[in-house]
This record gives sequence, C-alpha cells and structure tokens, in this order.
Amino acid sequence: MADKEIVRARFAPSPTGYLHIGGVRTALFNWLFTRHNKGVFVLRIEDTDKARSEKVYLDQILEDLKWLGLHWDEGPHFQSQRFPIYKKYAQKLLDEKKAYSEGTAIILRVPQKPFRFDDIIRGPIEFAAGSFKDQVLMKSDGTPTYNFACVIDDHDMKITHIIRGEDHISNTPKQMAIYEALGFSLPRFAHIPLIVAADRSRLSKRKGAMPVSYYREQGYLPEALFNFLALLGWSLGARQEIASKEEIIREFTLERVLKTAAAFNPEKLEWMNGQYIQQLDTKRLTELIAPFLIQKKYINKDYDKKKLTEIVELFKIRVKKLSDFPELADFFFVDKIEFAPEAKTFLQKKKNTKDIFTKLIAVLEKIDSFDIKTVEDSCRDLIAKEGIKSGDLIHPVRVALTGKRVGPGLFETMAALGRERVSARLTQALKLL
RNA sequence: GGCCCCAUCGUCUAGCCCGGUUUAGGACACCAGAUUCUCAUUCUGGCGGCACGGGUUCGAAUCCCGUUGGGGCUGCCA
Repeated sequence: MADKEIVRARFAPSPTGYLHIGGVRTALFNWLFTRHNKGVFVLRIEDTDKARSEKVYLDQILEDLKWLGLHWDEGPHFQSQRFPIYKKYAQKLLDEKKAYSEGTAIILRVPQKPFRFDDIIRGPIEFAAGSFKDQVLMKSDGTPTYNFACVIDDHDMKITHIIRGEDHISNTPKQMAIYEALGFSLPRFAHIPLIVAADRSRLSKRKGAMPVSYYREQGYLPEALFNFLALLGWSLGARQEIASKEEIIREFTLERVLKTAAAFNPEKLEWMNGQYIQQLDTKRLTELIAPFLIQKKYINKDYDKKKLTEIVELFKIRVKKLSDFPELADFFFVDKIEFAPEAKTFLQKKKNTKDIFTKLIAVLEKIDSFDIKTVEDSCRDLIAKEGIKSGDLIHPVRVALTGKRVGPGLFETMAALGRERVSARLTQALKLL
C-alpha cells in the first residue's frame, strides 16, 4: 500500500439475524485494522433481501457494535437505497455485451481464464480457468445479487482492504470477474479464519452461537469480550493475554492474523471477564451490577450506593460475570433467607451449635460497635473461651446468616449485614436446631 | 463429486516467513500443594502437543511433495 493512501475497510452485515460472535469478530478485525492504520471504518448494511431483512435485527446490530466500542466513521450505507446504481452498472455491462439477459435476470459472462489474487493473510490463491460459471448480477426480481452489489459498493465507497471471513474465499474470483468487467481496480483481500463451534463445525445457533446481546445480558464486560475476541486468530506474540484496547490497536496487523480456524472457548472468556471485573473500581462495578439487582427486584432505583458498594466489595473476586452477583449475594436483599438443602443438614448435624449460637447472640448484643474488627474479636474470644475450633463457630454461623456453605469472609459479612439482621437470623436458626 | 482453505497440548496460542539458541514457551481448563473460617483470589508444581509418510539438509515444528483429517464454497441467500 502506498504511503499516503488512506486505508478504508468496511463491515457489511446483513440484517437478517442477530450479530453473533463470528460476525462481530469480523467487525472487530476491520475496526482494529482501520484504527491501527488511522484509516476509515465504514459500516454498510446489506439489506438487498427485503423479505428477510428486519429492522429489529438492524437496531440490535448497531447497538451491539456500539456496546463493544466498534464505532464507525462512515455510514451506515444501505444497499436497499442504492438499487438504481446497481441497475445502471448492470445496463452498462449489458450494453458492452459483457453480460446478457436471461428472462429479466442479467448474467455476467465469466471469461474462461484463471483468477488469482494475493491474500494478505494466506498468500497467493489461484482458481483454475473454468472453476465457476457465468454469474447472475441482477436477479429476475430486479434486485442485485450479493456479489454484484458488494463489488459496486466496495468500489464506490473506495474500500481499500476487504477483510472478511474465509468462507468468502471462493466468492473472491467471482467478484474479481465483476471488478474486471466493470473496469474497477482491485482492492486488497484478507480472509480471516472462521470461529468454529466446539466440534469445529460452522458456528450456528444450534451450535451455541450466541448473539452479542446475550453476553451483554449475562454481564460480560465489553472490554473483556473485546480482548477475548481479539485473541481468536490473532495474538500479541508476547506472553500476554490481557491487553488494553490501545495496546491491541497498536500491535494489530493483518500479517499476524492466523490462518487456522479458532474454536470459541467460553471458559476462557469467563476467566478473562473475571480478571476485568477484578481490575474494575468497586464503585464502577457497583453501578454495573445495580441493574441486575433492580431486575431481580432486590433493590430500587434509588438504592443506597455506599451500602451496595460495601457488599459488592465482598464479592468482587468471586464474580465471573455480573449476573452471578444476585444469586451469590441474595441474603443481603431478602428478609427471609432460603437455605440450600445441604446447608440446612449441615447445620442440624453439627453438635453444640445451639449452645454456641445462644452465647454468640448474647455476646453480640453487648459489643458497642458492629464493625469488622470488633465482631471478629468478640467471636474469637468466644471461640477461645469455649475451647472450640474457629471453624466450629464460623461455618454454622455462615449457614445461619446466608443459607449457604460458602461465601465471603464471615466477619466482613456480619458487619455488612448489621447487628439486627445477624441476631435475628441467629435466633431464627435456633428454631431449626 | 468438483474447486478452494487449513493442520503445534482438550481449547486459545508463541515459535514457522529468515532450518540449529527448544529437554517445543505461555494462557484457559484439569490435578496436586501452599495460604485461608468455607468458597473465591493469589502463589508453586504437575498433566498434556509439533496428524502421518516421504524427501531436501550435517541438522526440520520450521522448506518441498504426498497421505490422512477438518473446514469452506459449489443459490437468481448474504
């Protein structure tokens, strides 16, 4: 590419379905390429199929791109608004005898010669003469075919680099024939590897290809998904997994993109999301978690921010995705806690629990402050006085207060819960024993 | 079937272009240990791979060919 050439790449989704991981990864690589090269990222909507295109899909696609931070510099252009342009070019080819009619359809004469191009990622690719037949440009219903509209648009929109999935490799020679017939100069092609399902077949709804919105709803952070997706078919080379958007942009080149299809690995995404959550400022994390609690009716819109932040802090290292939180921390938001089946049995099986709870209630009533340190000290005193192991107090008390066998540190939990709720729940638990 | 693409731990990958520095490195997952009131976090260790066969070469994960395997396309869908 010439030094002064301004790089232009595009993402051209079809609004006939939701954007899933594969599609958005293509968008990401195009975006990354233009950011790295200080170029222009164009968004084009391929809605030539009026019957299957729907506004809800379009809106969702735009929302998903924005959520991930893949903002476009130009567009969206709509193919449905460009039909006269396609017709004009088709007529031109007809006039030049490069195409012929068949009914109301217009078909390109494809020359019997080899087509070869130099893929930025894969190197030279050649299709032998006669590999494919004449191509329909305009369908009988007057609408352009995908390949025809695509070529005209990429030319009109001055796209310099076409970065798309490798499933388009075999479309490339067909499009080259159209470029040549129209006398357009060829852009550069880069075919990126596909993202495949766990069984290495094509990603589809059946195979667990979730829409991007699913990840948003589950509480994955856009920056985590961004980072994760960038590492599918590309890497920083260094021994590094977590990288900021800026680092990824700085390092991203098509030459480093792999040729091999990558399987989507949900566990790693979850791990990475947990890493991003841990890095987050707790106040910010609290704001992100709040909607999930509101949805569960655990809190109202005018919730106590300070209090919730204190609770969120306790779970920060335990939350892998935001939607985990309501379940993990439910005992902070309900009056009557639910006991997990095994938790109740555990409580009843333990000896001396009744005695310990009774004494603990008395101790906690007397302390003048209910902060973490005071609570812990008084509990430790009781443990020493009774000559029991710390776990003999801690574990049953946790179950009594939270209904769960596992959770954050007990004393932090007690302090956050507050004296009233702690003693009420201990008293309540006594009835079960 | 035809055409095209691909091939490093279960998965994501580094190394491959410019062959020796590699007992093939890292990450996720898994297993074990340490820390700890549980879980989680964190730390340490472990398990585990160059698909196969031929070349080329003093030497190949790295270059070439073939086989096998996987994938894509083969629509007047995009």
